Amino acid sequence: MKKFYITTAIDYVNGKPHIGHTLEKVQADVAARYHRLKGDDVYYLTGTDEHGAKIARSAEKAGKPVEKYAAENAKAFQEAWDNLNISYDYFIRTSNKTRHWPSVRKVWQGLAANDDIYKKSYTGLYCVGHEAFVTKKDLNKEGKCEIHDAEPEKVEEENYFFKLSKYTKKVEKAIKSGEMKIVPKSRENEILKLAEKGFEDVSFSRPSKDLKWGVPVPRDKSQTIYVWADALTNYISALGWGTSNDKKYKKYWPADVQVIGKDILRFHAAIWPGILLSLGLPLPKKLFVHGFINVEGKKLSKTLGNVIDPNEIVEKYGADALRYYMLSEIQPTKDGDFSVEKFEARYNGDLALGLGNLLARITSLGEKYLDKPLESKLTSVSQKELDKRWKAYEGYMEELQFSDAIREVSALISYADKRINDTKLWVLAKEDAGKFKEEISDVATILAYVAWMLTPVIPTTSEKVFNQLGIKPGAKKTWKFKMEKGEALFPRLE
RNA sequence: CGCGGGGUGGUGGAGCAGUACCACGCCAGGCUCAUAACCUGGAGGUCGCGGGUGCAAUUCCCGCCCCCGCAACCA
Repeated sequence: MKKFYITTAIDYVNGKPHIGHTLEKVQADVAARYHRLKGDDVYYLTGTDEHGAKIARSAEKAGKPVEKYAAENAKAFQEAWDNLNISYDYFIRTSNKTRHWPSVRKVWQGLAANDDIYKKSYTGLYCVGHEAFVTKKDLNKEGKCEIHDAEPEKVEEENYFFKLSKYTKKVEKAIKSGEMKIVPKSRENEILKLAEKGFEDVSFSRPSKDLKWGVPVPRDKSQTIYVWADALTNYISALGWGTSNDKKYKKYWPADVQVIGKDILRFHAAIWPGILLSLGLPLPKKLFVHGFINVEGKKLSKTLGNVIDPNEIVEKYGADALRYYMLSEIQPTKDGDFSVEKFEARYNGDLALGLGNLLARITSLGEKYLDKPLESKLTSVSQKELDKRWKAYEGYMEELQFSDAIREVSALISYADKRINDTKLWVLAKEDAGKFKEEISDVATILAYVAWMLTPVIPTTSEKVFNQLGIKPGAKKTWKFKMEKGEALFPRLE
């Protein structure tokens, strides 16, 4: 059995999940479900990134102990994914002292043992209002902090650094050789360009006085491990790397696909492989980089107030509808747009009137005119059409090109609709029982395959389709249809 | 002169040298099994702007304009 390990980025719990977070989880979920259907041994990891001064500050503002604050938000993420039917196998939390922390310490020790950690003073711009370092981005034209309208002070402090520069060439080679693929190509170029200039060493710790909420540096309590060695380690800590129980690590690592957003590409394509190389561990096989979701053409922003809660969408339209939108409307590696108008257009066009209506057409005829179970059988033209679409679909799924894969399925739905029109199935039902059975079996079989192909995308709906056709899920050569027209899969929205 | 990505009919996308394609929307016709659904046909684009190379450019090259992203935590 082939193993398939897929991860998403872990979400920072400094807020609640929004519509943008869902894209990545849904993408990874479809890949995971697709591979499970293929019979692969799949492990799908997601979780939350919970440490950092920002969280500590937010918790303080909320008047809650930081552990509690982080736990509450982590729960909100986990619940959102449960509502969306995300089939993760484990939900890792970086605050988990038994599952996560031991691996983080082990990573640190490994890097240190390899002489890749050194102490250096770091000079940064410190904003008193923020009580934290700020970047150029946070400053306005006069060099003042945008929020506090105060000039930041230059502050020097001692940090541990990781010798990432040492690994530039190796990472570059791994990318060029295809050992670690970066999809899409444009993102790969971005990193290769960066590698040409050489990666810079990165700060790997903060003084504990500034960063209390995190994993302490081994043998130096005055420093706390900074986000990189902490958060990135989740991908192997969840598998038990560095502990006595590392069976999962041995089985699943390296990751087959790591799904990330374009904003964290550099961390995953430079720092992460740097860490792994230093530890002598294999690199992930593929980094899949998705874009961002805009709402009504605008960036998500709290001040604009266009942040959408995925739970609301799920509650109103169902998890499958949102999953379907994210996968069909959004080009997987590009920025996409979410709007209620577009969402409802997709819903009506593809789900209600495409898939739903086809099912209704077939089952209503089947229920009325078939007196006993009907063997599935494809006409040779339909078999040819199916083979063609199936092959294209598989190719796209393997490459995580979800919207293209779904387009192939839509084509099959159109094909079946056309077939019903061309053969005048409703006339055959009354005038030619033999021919009718042949033709309804043909289109029902196509629909069964459609449902099968859509199982990773809209699992609940596919199950309903199978139920109404009166068959068990699976890509078999033959089924016995016992059709029963049920409720509309997706009631048309007005 | 920082670096990278992008600008294709109303909308979202594909194409990347040889009469510009797909989906949705819109208009007309057909059909009536179906969630007023389904099928067919049609209208609609000087492919951001200017220049260059080619027999031929949306597709290659140069310049410009506009959007978006980018190394200390923003998915």
